[in-house]
Amino acid sequence: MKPKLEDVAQLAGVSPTTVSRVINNHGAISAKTRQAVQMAMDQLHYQPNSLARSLQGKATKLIGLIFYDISHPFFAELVSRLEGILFEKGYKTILCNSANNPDKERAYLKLLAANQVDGIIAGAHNEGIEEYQAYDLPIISFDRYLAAKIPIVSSDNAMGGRLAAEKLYLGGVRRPIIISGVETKKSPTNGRTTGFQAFFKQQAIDVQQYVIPFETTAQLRRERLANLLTTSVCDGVFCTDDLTAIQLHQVAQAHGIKVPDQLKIVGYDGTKFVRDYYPALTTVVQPLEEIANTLVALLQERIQDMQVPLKAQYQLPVVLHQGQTA
Amino acid sequence: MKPKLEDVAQLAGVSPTTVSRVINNHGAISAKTRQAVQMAMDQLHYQPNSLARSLQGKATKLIGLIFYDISHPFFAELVSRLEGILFEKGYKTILCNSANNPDKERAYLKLLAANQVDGIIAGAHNEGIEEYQAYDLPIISFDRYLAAKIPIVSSDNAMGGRLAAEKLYLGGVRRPIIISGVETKKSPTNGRTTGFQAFFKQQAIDVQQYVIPFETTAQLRRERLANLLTTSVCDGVFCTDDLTAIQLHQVAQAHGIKVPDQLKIVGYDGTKFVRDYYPALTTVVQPLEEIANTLVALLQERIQDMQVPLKAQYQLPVVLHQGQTA
DNA sequence: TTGAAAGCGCTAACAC
DNA sequence: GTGTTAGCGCTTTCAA
Repeated sequence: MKPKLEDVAQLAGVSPTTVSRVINNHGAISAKTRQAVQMAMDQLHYQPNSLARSLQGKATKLIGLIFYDISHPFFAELVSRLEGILFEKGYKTILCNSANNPDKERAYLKLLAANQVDGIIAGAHNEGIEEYQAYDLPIISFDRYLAAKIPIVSSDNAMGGRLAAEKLYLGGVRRPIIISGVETKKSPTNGRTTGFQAFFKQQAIDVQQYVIPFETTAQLRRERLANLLTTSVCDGVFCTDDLTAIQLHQVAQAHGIKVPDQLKIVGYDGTKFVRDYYPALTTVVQPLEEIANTLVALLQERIQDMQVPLKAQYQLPVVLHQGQTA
Repeated sequence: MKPKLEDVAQLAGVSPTTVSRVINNHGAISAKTRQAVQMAMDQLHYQPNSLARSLQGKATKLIGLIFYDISHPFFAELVSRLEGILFEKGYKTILCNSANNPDKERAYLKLLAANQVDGIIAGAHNEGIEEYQAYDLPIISFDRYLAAKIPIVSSDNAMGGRLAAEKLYLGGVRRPIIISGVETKKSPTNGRTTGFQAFFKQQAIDVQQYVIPFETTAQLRRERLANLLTTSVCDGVFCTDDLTAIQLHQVAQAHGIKVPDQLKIVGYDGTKFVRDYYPALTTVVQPLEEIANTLVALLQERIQDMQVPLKAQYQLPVVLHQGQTA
């Protein structure tokens, strides 16, 4: 079996307390004893049991990450960055894909609480998970409204919408379309739409809105986009996520529509992946590094002091990546 | 503070043991008591503390996943699938990106052991992490050689290489190139190269091999590919991963090279993502679902019985996805 | 500077 | 059916 504190103590000829002291660097220990203990630990390949340690009320150094699905490149990059930052700070990451499954999300929330995680960062898509308030845990949200007292970090969605609108308008677009996911009442992402529409309203131009649910399969989405292109008169489209924008670009090309001459396209997200492998796409770039840093920083504040006052919203600036689609 | 077993017991007017019994459905309990306990639990929003439970030697239901980086679409999809399967089986997933950082990988291994994970699934790229043998933990590897007794699950790399070669040869390729990552001695992925070369050898055709390290940045890789295209005479390329293949395709197009007429390209991996968003790419598809299922199934066997005899290798069949690049 | 003893929240004999 | 008791591996008073 794995060696325990007592085994080390015995080998070093001291009490368990003393061993615990050198591990935690607690109190005063003679250099001699310290060394003896160190040797015993090395010899036994001793590994303190985090479980036992956390049972005394010590932090578990476990953080739960609840997002839609990391097979989506945006969340893959966000989660990857979060994992990196958390690791640096001594935290372990529990990965929770919530998909479109509220039950799974609830189950995970329960599991995380049962496992005494120190905190949670969540940005899932399911609506009406009341449990977020119930557990008295440090939680920070990304780009979603979860509950009254949970701070939201997001990119400046409204500014992003506006940037997209400006880009299209200055490129000559006068019959704009926006393709978004389903918009729910308190969702911060609605800003992308409102920002976009607000700009065109100033120019006295109407914006048509098409809704394609986020979780729509790629194939179905492709069909809907093809349908849209053949039935609508438009010269510019703002897709509120890059994957839709990429598909639209492909569908347009397949239909012999010249991009950006006949049709301009702007996306949203601008992950490193898309910029690397689909650089042609003009898109609004979310500052993922800053977002990840902010999420972790706020979470740490909350962990340190559950009562610390935090703003309800933290909006981080976006920029436009100039590709060849607009 | 959070309610504990004893609080529930008190409220229900029974002993802690009894509460524990109804939670674990252990032994015989009168319907009346069970109900009383249930009510008390509900009333207190009681959540058993997994830490305390696991301290008795119970499983933690924690699994560590160590891979290169989930911001790479292949690992994103694999990890996403693993997470899904593990969740179904009641496991929580600890995410560990090892990047190209052996120290991080070692640190994670240590952390996972300290946290008493039930098992580990690893497929990182770092060489010479001896620790994998040291910890006496259930471990299954994906597509990498980790240590003598750790089973490896992988796609049938040699067959994949062969399929790619056949495809190119039948398409008329007579001056083939293979672009792979750095090949280390015991790596299963070498099979892609050997399978590819073996086929062409039968046709008495030489294969040129180019090596581009897996972790090369997208930009640098692009430059190297451009360089390759301008300096080599070739009519067909097998890239041992899709991202390289996609870049090569883009670079070729930028150079006015007609694909597949003048140059044929076959990739490797065939994730859902690539098939959805870059369907033009002809590529060897790894059976990710089967791989994920196998990894978890084997791990469970090992967890149940550390001594269970497992094969050293499990190779899963690949298929060719027909795109327009070959 | 060190040790003995109590206890974190839970489960598992062993009684009754 | 139910309760008592003794730990799981560690940290932390409190004494010495």
